[in-house]
Amino acid sequence: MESANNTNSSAPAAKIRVRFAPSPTGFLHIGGARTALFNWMYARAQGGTFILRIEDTDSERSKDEYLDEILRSMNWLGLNWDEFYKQSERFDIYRKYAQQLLDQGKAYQDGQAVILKMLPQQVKIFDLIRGEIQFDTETIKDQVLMKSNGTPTYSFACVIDDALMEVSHVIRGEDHISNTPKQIMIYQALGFKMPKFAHLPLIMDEQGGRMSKRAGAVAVSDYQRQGFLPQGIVNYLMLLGWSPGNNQEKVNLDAAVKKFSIKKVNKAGAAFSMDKLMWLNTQYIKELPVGKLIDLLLPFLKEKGYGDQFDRVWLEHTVKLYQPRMSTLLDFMDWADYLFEDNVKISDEDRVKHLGRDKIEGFKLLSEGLAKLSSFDHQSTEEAFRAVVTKLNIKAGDLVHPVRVALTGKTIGPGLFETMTVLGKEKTVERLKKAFE
RNA sequence: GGCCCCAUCGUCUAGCCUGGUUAGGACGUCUGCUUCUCAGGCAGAAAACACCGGUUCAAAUCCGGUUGGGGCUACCA
Repeated sequence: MESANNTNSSAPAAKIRVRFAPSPTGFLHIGGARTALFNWMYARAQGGTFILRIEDTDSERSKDEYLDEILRSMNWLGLNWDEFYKQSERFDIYRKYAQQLLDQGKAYQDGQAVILKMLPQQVKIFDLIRGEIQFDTETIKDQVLMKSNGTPTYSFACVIDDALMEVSHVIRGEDHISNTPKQIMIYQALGFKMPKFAHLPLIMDEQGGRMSKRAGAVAVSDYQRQGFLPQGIVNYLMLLGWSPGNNQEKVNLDAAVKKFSIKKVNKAGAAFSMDKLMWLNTQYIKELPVGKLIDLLLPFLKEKGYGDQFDRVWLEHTVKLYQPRMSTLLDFMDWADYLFEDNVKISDEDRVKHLGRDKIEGFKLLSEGLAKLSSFDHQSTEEAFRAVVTKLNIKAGDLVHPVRVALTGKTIGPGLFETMTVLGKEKTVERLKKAFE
């Protein structure tokens, strides 16, 4: 807690201000989310300010729907911001500084465009993660500051905003390293104080290549739709390029903030692993109170057309049955569909493999035995089942698997008697009777 | 092509700064146990310092090069 301030500490630390600056020309993707996360963790760890700045200078490509999606994803992940800006509302500021550079002769005009003269020099940037990086501006051409259409370029708006918003640390992806010397030239021309830089390693696809649009889900909202929990995503993302130490893998945001250090961030790019994400998500699903898990499942059930009116006690039983085996919320939808559908869908393959004519007698006896039960629970169904097996002198497994297929349309699932219990007597008996029709 | 960044198990990483470790953990893979299937749980196993050279008594660790990967090279951000 904040109450532990050491009053003996010397000069107050400089105010930490960081920003995440997405462009609303697409959904928030996994790489952007990681950048946002590291900025957020740094701000929270340092008691600083986290700014969300929308870089929508390209009116052609920027869309409100993308902006909404980005905001939704940020909120879903729990990355709350302290200040919010849109560059499209600040065009007059950029124009003013462009005019200033023109007046000072540091920039020149080409048509309506304003272009910065590159002064030949060695530019050194000190990166918090990578150390010193040197560039020779000789190899960089003059930079367009204002485009012919009167809008600022990325670097120009970025530098002005970072300076005016008093951003202390620019934490962004490694793809911006090469932009940094150009931006430093702009800082110099404007006479602005430079922030500190930290360039995060990029996230690669599963093969170690460039993260591409079609290489599966890249949008945070896609993962949400696929039934991942924000805790799982956030935990996985923080592990790409950083380690909390102590051989810990499962770390929540609060714990991560306590340990986070920008200097401990890795330099090498990290390949995305769906398997590990799945595993982490499984861990978070497993520890969810069942009531909370149901709340998360409800929207999925509704969307699937199963409605939203369920017997809460029954649903709790059912969800508990699947919770230990779920990796995503969608798993439940796939595995428990037979409980919500009127008819079981049995593949021809399973029918041939499990529902041979030799099973008819067993099914008949079982459905009769079950129909007679006054209470229909794990114990009573199992007793009825054992009676049939004993009478026919067959192995339990010979009847268990066919019955599971007949009741659920699946060869895998929770224990058969638990399955019968949540399915209920009526449907169980009915499905057994109809199995061979 | 030019400039820049990077390099530990298949993958994410600890270790590297401040040379001396049986190079640790996790995911995944494989094996066994649990069991009506699957999942889970439990117990194990295989699996890495890219390469070459230098410094040093000693190199994953420091230096150089090679190779490989990635980024930038737009009046996109």
